[in-house]
Amino acid sequence: MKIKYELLKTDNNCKARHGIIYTNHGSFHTPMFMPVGTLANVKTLTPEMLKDISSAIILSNTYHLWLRPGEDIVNKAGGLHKFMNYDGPILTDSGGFQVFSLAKNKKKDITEEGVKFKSHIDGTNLLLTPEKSIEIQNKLDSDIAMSFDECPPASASYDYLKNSLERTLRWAKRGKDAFNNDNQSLFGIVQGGPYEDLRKYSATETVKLDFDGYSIGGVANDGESKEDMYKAVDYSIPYLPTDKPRYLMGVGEPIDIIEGVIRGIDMFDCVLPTRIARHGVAFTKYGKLHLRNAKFKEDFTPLQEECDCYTCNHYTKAYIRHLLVCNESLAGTLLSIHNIRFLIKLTEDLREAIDNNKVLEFKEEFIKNYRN
RNA sequence: GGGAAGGUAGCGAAGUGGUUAAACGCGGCAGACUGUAAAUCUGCUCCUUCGGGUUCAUUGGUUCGAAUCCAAUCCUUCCCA
Repeated sequence: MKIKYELLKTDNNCKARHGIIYTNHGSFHTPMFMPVGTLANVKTLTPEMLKDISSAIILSNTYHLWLRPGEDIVNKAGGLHKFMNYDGPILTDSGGFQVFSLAKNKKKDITEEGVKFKSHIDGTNLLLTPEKSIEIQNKLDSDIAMSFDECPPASASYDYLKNSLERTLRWAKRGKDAFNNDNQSLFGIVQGGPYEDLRKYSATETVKLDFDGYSIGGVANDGESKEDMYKAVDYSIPYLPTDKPRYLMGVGEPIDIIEGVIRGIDMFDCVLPTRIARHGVAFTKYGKLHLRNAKFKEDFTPLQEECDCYTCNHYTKAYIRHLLVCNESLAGTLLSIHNIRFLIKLTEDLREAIDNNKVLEFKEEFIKNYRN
């Protein structure tokens, strides 16, 4: 079956909404943060660890699984869930984001047919098309597949964005026509940079194609300002149906999740919590902590006093710093547990705030505490 | 007792007459990271009142100029007795 979105409550003072998404692998409340598991694993964590921190749905990646191990192997294994021993919902990204960063000559390599690029593993010349991306995702058998879109850089001009978004629309249609998996849902992606007319057009036309959910793409790219990111959301949301989930791709920072929720976003994904974890950084309500810093040498307190995660319940900053300094991979695991829990708890708190019409107050309170 | 090699910044290690305060690695310090080509990448790491000052075991010498050449001394490692 396709996923289903049920709206439970909207905040009276903004567009924030609390809902539930039902999938073949269980349901979860939204807004929700989704950890990223590009290569069919959330780096350094087991599925059990994810369940333990109430992680409800994870991402994986079409491009990476296409190259290794190959979608047919995943399919033979019984699909992505069985292959990676994860029985919760999985969303696969289309590979567009990867492929565009690998395409050397944007003008020449991005054609109507698809995107030409070289494999980052062995340099093989490859072509990824909307049909191919969907075919791979159908075989991976994730719960939610993403349309193959172009994710232009923040620096792209209005004219470039306009042409690019038109092509993304054509690709969305082609992908939808090629789609062939009754147990999987497909999301369309709205592009258009920070421009109101482009976002409106992209959203309206994408919705006409009738997807199971809609995402807002092209944000949080190379140095895009937060204002532009919020504009992209503001200009897209009004044209999206209220009975389908909305997903802000690639976000991210705690404050951006809050701003996204206020604007009506239901789903977020980001590599940040797991990446900065491996790099020794922890989210806290007071800001980010660089655990390698010498000042934590003798700090025998948890990352954050009130945190309910496994890491905070059992380990100190001094110990995690020690692991980091010694390059022990457990540091990445412990910090990933904490950071993902931090963002998921953030969405839990936001849902409670929505139920009480207090999302805007929640944001003010959060900003007051959060530094850097 | 005889012979050989060697002593370079916190450590390891290049350099063997001048553009060398001295490569590089480690360690240390700080930073970046937003649909993961990222357990990665970047910067700093003798002292400084930012003008400069003091360095390559120690002392003395050669030279316009030495970590680099010479002498003595003190250490270290290895080989033979």
